[in-house]
Amino acid sequence: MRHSLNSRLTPPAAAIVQAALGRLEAVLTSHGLRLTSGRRAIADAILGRQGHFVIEELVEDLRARGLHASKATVYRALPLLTEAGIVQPAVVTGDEKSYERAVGQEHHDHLVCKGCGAVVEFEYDAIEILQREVAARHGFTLEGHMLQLLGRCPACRARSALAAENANRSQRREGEGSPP
Amino acid sequence: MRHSLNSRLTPPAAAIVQAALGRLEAVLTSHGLRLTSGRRAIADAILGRQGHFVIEELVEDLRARGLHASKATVYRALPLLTEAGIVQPAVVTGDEKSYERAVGQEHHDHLVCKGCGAVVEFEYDAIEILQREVAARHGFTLEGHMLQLLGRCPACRARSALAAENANRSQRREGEGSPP
DNA sequence: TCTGATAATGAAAATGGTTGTCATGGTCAC
DNA sequence: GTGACCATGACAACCATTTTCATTATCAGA
Repeated sequence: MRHSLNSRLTPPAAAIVQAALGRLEAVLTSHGLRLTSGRRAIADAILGRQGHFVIEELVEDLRARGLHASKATVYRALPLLTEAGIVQPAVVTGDEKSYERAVGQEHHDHLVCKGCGAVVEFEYDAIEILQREVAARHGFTLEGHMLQLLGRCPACRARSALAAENANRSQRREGEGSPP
Repeated sequence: MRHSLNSRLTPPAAAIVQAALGRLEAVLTSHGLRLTSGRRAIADAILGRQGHFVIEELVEDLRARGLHASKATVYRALPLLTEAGIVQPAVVTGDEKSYERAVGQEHHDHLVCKGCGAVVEFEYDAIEILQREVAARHGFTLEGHMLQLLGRCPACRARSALAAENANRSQRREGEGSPP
């Protein structure tokens, strides 16, 4: 099990970006579509992004780069970019759907804290292997997966333990004079 | 790895239903809320359901039973019922979010075909164990997870293989007169 | 039982992410 | 150059979900 925090902090190397754009072009061609400057800009913006982002942020990012790409265009490009392995959904549980760059970093899944919403990335080959096994047993070819673990982070656990303790103490104070 | 198809076809036993309602009452009490007839009806409808369903279907179901529960009430009850372990999200990838009864059946995850949308349930203890291990290593307590495998089912694979073959054949026919 | 406080509900309106429409502009093949 | 067709932005439409608000139900205590 390795953490993939480092890879998230480095933009992908030029060769990786090139390969990604090549895949995008292939996807577009296979759909009878073209690699336009708009789509190229969206791909660049995603490849230059660090961490998770929502669509709104991506559009702002494009605007900040002086590029135009309406929200509609971004939404239209998304499935194509996903197919090309440039972007992928990150966190889908909860109310905000976020995406992340899919190249230049190890594959990973997410551990989400129900208390504070903190997201930790993890990678665990053994789980991946078992997933392939499950798919194979059902005659499926595995093309992807979505795994999110929901729990409580150490900080939130400590916080609620403290709250419980305080509650106990004030209860004891209330019940003063009538000890067991 | 066991399939849980059988359990999906049987309504939960009375004792299990009772326990579920008890948990619901506990959840409600802890939130300072009450177990009303409306909430009870929604819980009953879910407990009587087989397989996956969308909210719309649940509301129709209630209406068919002669019970009233507006969509708003159902949506308001959903998080409480989830906390009580009566209902849980089933399939979240794709465009339709579906739910399923959470009691009276083995825990399971879903394998979804990208081609035809077919959903197969599977259960695999080893994956569950590894998930707990991952959470523990990060100091999290695991409270749930969402695992969906995306792939292509045997039927869809066969279909696209056939399509590819046909495409090849007509291409050969086009190129007639210039064999290798 | 009455009464006040608070929760529950339905209907309708609001919200907000996503998708569709349409007119315009760009690009490619011939 | 011209016709066919893809791409785009602006804006409308959609639709699941949430919120609002007025009304009703329920509980606790007097």
